[in-house]
Amino acid sequence: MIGPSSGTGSVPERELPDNQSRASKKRIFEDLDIESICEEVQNVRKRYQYQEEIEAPMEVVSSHQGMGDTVALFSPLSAQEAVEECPVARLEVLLVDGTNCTWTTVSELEHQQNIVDMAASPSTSSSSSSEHKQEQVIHEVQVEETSYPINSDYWEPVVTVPPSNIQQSKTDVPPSSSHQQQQFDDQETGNLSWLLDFKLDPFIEAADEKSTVPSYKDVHSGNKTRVNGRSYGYTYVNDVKRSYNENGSSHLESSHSYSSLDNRNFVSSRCNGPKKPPFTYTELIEHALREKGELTVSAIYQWISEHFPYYKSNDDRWKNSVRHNLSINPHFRKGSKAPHGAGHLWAIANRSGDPRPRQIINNFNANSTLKQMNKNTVEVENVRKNISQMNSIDEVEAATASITQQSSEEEAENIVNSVTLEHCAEEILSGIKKEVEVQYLVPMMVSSNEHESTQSNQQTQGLHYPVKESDFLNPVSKEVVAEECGLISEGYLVTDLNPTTLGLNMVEPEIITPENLFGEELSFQFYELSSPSQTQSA
DNA sequence: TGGTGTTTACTGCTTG
DNA sequence: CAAGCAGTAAACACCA
Repeated sequence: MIGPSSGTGSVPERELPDNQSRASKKRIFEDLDIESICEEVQNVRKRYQYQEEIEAPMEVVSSHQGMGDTVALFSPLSAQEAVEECPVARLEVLLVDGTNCTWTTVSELEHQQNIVDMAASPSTSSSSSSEHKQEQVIHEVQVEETSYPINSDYWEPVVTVPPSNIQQSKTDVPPSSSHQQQQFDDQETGNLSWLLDFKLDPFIEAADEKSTVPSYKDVHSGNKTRVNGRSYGYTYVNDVKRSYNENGSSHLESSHSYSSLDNRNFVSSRCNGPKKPPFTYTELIEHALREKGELTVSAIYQWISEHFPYYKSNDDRWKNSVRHNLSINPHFRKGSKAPHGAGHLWAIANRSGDPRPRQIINNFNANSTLKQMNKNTVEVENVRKNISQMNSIDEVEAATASITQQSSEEEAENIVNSVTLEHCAEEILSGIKKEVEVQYLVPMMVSSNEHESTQSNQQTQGLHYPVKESDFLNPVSKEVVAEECGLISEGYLVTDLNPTTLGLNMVEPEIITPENLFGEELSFQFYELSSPSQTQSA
């Protein structure tokens, strides 16, 4: 089928922003050899129709369903959703007429093609036909076709052979005159099925070669290609090799690799040895854990090396990367100690039960999380702004204060959505590289006097309820905090704050001035702890 | 001592 | 061009 399998790091069209997509198309258009494309379109069309005549079409390994299943392996989307997200047979055509470019459909292209054919015919040549400009066609390839049977026991790339390639590789016998007649009849009858198997890859590759000069690193990096920042083995070649599909059966296939999962072109090559799978370590680990539940690190090693021969068990480099991913990715949770041997059991962290902060959220989770947070977008933005404005404060404290403020406001209105707020908080705190825990504390109602004393302060911070920040910023009692901080000693509290605002029961302070005790910049006051009854009587 | 787990730093790539 | 991501390397600590 059709797909840009240049193997040079193409990005799925559907993931590109529109302007970038257009820019990419423009670049391809500028670099392509239009004449070669038009010639190849005709040749492929003829070959395909000839092949249809003499032999059954090759089996197409990838189907909508198969592709959806593959995508669904690592995607929260259902297979059907994945298919809907990844239309397999959608084809758009860019008609270029001079400086004008127009996107059109296949049927429209057929119509244009008929016009060109008629103009080229001697019987229909006229002064008006000379006005017909040769239209140059660029196919925008949005069809990916590759099976990645990661759910099989053994993984290797599975790719398909477009009929055009089969024709090229199997026979060079030109179509007979009857076949030629048939194919032109098909042209007139509008059979454009050949177009679905037209490959643009050679042109794109040629264009890339024209437009890009390999750098020193490219030359000396063993022809490694990187897609989305990942290294996917060696360069794209046109080998025919044997590999295995999901059923374990083997089939001949071309190494023309089209991407399916995230459009990751990986490579089959002439080079000996297995190819690096187009999956990140996070995905590999996740799949292992989803399949097996809980695994030790060594079991994860084993699973990966069993399913992906690229990863040799005796190679410690990728194992280090696996451990690194397990450690830094909150998507994975370290469980209890392994019953046998060293290490712990690792598992996929549940969203609700994950005890660790999410410093990194993978794309899928991030997307779903953002969808869940859609209702609270404004609130999240407010909290983010608050945090950004508190650069002078500790990150955790600022985040906690903002979240507490936010949750307190909603608590006052009994509309707290703890789930979404928790998610919001986790989203915010995910950028803080500290172990933090989000707690929601019900603000304490204070007396009217205390309310008045703190009201002005609260209003300046946008609070509209009688709450003291100190009441809910720390769930531990104030006395305990003061004692643990060494501020309380033998019934006395040394502080530069008014203990009343801290909610502590104190009698009249003895003011320690710089003259009688400390340095010039210190002004501590000496409070004596008292019982609540003493405070009330005072 | 080797396996495991954490952390940091760096590189290369993509993306906005 | 900066930020973010993925991969890699390395250092270090802990533990059986």
